Amino acid sequence: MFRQFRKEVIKVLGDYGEERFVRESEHADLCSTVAFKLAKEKKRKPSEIAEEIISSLEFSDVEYVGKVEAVNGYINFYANYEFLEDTVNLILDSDENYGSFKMDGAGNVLVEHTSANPDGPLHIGHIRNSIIGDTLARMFRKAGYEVKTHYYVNDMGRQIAIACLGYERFGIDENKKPDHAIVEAYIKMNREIEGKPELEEEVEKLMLDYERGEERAVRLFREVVEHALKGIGETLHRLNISHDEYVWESSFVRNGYVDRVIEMLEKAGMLKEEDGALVINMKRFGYEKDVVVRRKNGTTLYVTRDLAYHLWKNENFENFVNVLGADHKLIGRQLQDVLKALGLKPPEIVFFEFVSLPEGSMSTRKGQFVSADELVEKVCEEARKIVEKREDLNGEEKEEIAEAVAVGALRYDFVRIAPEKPMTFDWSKALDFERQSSAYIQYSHARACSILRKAVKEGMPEIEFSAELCTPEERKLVMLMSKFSWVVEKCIRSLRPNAFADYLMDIAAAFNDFYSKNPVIKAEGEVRMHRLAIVDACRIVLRNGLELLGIRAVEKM
RNA sequence: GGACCCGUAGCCUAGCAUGGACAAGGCGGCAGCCUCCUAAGCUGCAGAUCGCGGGUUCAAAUCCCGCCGGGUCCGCCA
Repeated sequence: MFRQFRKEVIKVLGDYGEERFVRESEHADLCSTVAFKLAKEKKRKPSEIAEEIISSLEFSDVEYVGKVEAVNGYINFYANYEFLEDTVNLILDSDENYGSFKMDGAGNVLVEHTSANPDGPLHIGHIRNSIIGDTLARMFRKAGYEVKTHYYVNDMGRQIAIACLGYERFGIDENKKPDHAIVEAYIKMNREIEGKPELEEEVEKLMLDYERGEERAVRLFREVVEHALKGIGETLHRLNISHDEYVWESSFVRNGYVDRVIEMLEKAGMLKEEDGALVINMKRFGYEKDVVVRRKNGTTLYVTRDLAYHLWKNENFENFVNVLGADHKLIGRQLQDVLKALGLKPPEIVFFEFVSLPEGSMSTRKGQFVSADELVEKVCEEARKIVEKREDLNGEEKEEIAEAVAVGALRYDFVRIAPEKPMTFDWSKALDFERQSSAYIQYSHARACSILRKAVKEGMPEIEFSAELCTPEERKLVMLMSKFSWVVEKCIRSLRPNAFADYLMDIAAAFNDFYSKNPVIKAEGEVRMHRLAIVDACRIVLRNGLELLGIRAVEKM
């Protein structure tokens, strides 16, 4: 709805309706700063120009633009009663579909995220990737895109070869979750290898065998990778994250895409030979060093397979977005430049900065990490302690709520931080469920449900929103709720989902403010009907918003 | 050495794309609110040289240059 209001404001402004001057404001529903720009050209006061523009506005074709006023050079726009009424009614009518819209140019999109090496469990750094990626995928769907998600499995890495040797040599603990069992073998093998060139050679040979498709290697790799992925999948599932497909890196060696991409590079004249290896000349793109795509022994490299993967993406999708750690910045940009030079579409990449521990950075190889499983379990325990105090809930409900609150807290803590911001993991913050946490939003939703339950108990309530009855808190809440799709659109355009986390928090806060000042059940007549409509609308918005963040909206807590 | 990212109250963060109305929240601190729709809540108070220095502009947290601090990357690894 807000998107429409904004379009109307731009229309009303006519020749002065340049998008970039129309913005949100604390002082009005929308404002334009165009008078400031014109003031310079015309050498006159912004306030005078603003007044003049207002008197020239044409309101014939618009439904929702109400009051307009000039204040200190700003042109302030307010939505009218009809807008508020249509917003609330649209929310109530569209229910679970509220917030869905068709973004300009929405087509299909492939979101590749997580893609952690299958040599052990996901840790809190990987989770940041998963949460950003999964949330973006949900947002694309909300914006009318057809979305597929991929987990790109790096099954050809040295790490995996080491894990395989460890698996073969030491076996694994079958009682443990499979990813945790694999990482034990991996860490042990890493220690074993240190300073032993003969073992190094064995690793090299195993990798070579795997690339060549030799039976023993293929079987071993598959076993280890599938084991690890099974555990990783379970972790993701608990976080409400799933992938449509796990795409194995090695498949591009076997299906010919690697050969095809090398051929394309060759034809484009981008390759040269150096000591028997094939190399892309990167100096022309401004890079210091070149990129090897085929070793002298004929085997390929990570970047070669990634190029092949993106050739495949070009053939199957209109848009593709990758979520990658900041350590991939250089290689990611090189990939984009090479693809462009080949006339292919490069992926859009969301880079996120690292999550470190107070004691330093994490390392799977050294076993220095906080696993996602451990994190969820601890947060869940903490949530149980609080839920335990509730007397009106049974055991099953309590467990369900604790799980929803824990997963929510986790997802929210990661998604609310802008991707480019480095994070230091802090247990005390992870275990805090007050304010600025998803529990606050879930609580607000549960309160809305509770008010409605009570109203139903007292007899089937009639609900009807009347804009002219709105108190300031109510108007503010409705305006906020109208912005749902607008905020989603902003997040997609910038590929940064954090703005939505803030937005939903604002709604929850506005709802709390509303019901603490405006009694609902105790109100009578049309005021009661009006407030019940707001509560129900807010319940829907909070639930849909939480869903968009992959967080369960529980009805009691 | 080169490249990229981050630096906003004691602490964590939003705002930076498109410069504009008093820099917005939360945690922690202090003072209040449960005979009243769930206190995982609400209200109020205190707390900021927006890392530092220049520049552009009528106007800079936001743009440009330099510096400082933290992180990351610069393999015939992935």
